[in-house]
Amino acid sequence: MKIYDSQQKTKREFIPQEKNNVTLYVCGPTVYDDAHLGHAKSALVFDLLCRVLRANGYEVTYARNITDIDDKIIKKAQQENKSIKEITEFYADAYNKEMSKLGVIRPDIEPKATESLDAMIEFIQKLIDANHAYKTEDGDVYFDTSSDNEYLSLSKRVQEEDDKKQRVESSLQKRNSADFALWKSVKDGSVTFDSPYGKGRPGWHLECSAMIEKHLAKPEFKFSVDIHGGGADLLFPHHENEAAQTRCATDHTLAAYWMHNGFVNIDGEKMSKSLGNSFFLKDALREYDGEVLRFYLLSTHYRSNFNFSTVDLELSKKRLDKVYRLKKRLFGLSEANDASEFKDALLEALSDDMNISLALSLIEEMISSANERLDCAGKHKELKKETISNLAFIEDVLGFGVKNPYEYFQSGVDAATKEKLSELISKRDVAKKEKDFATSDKLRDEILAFGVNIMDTPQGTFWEKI
RNA sequence: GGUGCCAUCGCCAAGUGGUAAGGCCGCAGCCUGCAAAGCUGCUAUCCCCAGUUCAAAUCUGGGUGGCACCUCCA
Repeated sequence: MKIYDSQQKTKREFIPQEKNNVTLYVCGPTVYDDAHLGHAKSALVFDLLCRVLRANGYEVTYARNITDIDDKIIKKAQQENKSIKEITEFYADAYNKEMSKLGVIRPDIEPKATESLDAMIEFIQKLIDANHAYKTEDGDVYFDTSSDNEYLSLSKRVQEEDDKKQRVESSLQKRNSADFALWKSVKDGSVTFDSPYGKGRPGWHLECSAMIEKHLAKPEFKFSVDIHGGGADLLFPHHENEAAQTRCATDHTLAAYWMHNGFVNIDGEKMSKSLGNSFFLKDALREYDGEVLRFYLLSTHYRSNFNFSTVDLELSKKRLDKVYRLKKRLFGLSEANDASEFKDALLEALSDDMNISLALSLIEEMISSANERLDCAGKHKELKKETISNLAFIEDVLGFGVKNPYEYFQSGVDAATKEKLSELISKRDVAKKEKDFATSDKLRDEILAFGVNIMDTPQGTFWEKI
């Protein structure tokens, strides 16, 4: 397996520290609002990574945190006159429900900041003891970036002197402009936690380092985790700061491989509330099947920026439909689990830094070839077995085609409509048998008026929602 | 301003030194009572210029255009 490491800026062979076990940590959401397409993209990318690693025979321990301490959460709670807990639980639950509609497998560990305060305070103390952090008169604790000679080695950023001066002047208590808060003193009595440094709240960067050390790191290894992932925007400062903290507080280097997913843009622009073009996942899920969104968001390489458009989303639906039509064609037949050239090729493509485009082209070639051979007369027992097995592999590794094909094509249609459609189709069948094509065409128009397509097959007439 | 990424058919998008995957759309055909679905065939020399090489979309240099990050952010 090959992975592009965003620290070394190169694609390299993935070798976990422990022969068959892989630890993966991904920065999850801050739960103060509904998840947007960007959150979905990130969750999907690392879900795919996890599946591909597992398909390669690795045991993966996958952790994704939930940030439930944050100024934005407090603000939201005040706005809605609710408790912090109500807000964080509501949005964490919504996040998980929506991700599950996208076929995202739950991580093995989902640590929360509120449950990791002890670990964070312990972490701060280690940094203070090692002279990598300092307290200020205000009661804040900052990480001293000048004490870490490897600071900025992850993002390869160059610090500007002018900028440095300016910042220092504006914040007299910070020793260096780049120093970031490990503990923020809060005196307004809003939401605070106790610490040896007084009441306050932990800094955002701290939680990931502390939780990784607590849940995933093993003393015998050099790196705390094999792979650390997150959105491209997190590279700096979030991941840079995490890496610095861990380097200075523990015997570990934070991650052996860093992976960053590209951004979701809308109409070529970054999604943001101020631009008014945020696209919430819950809105997209009202219009489209979760699996279509999964296919769409995964259909371009994870490192590329992704430009959302409904035209392309429709295209993804068509592509996924093809998987389901083949599945429908073979529906009810029992599944085998044999090796095939197709499976090997698919896994190889995905194992090359998740080359999804190549993987999808292999799938589409497999579908065409299977359909072509099934079109020819014959029993095709072996072919059917192999094709079903191939489809099952696609379900496992990519999470495409996991539903019952009939339900997939008919989702969002109520029972009464279904009954009506089946009635019309029966009538049309009778008309067709009697070669009364005027009536059968009229009935077809009535059927199409429900927003569905119909297709006549040797097994009978089926309809699909458009 | 600093740092980095990108530019391949009408659209989406692989390939990164050996002569352009795949999908959508379009056209022609098979199948069909007609459709739909499915299948077959057709459709690009890779932003521009110069260079390296037996060989470049792929490497180097220079343009042009687009994007991202620079301490809120997936």
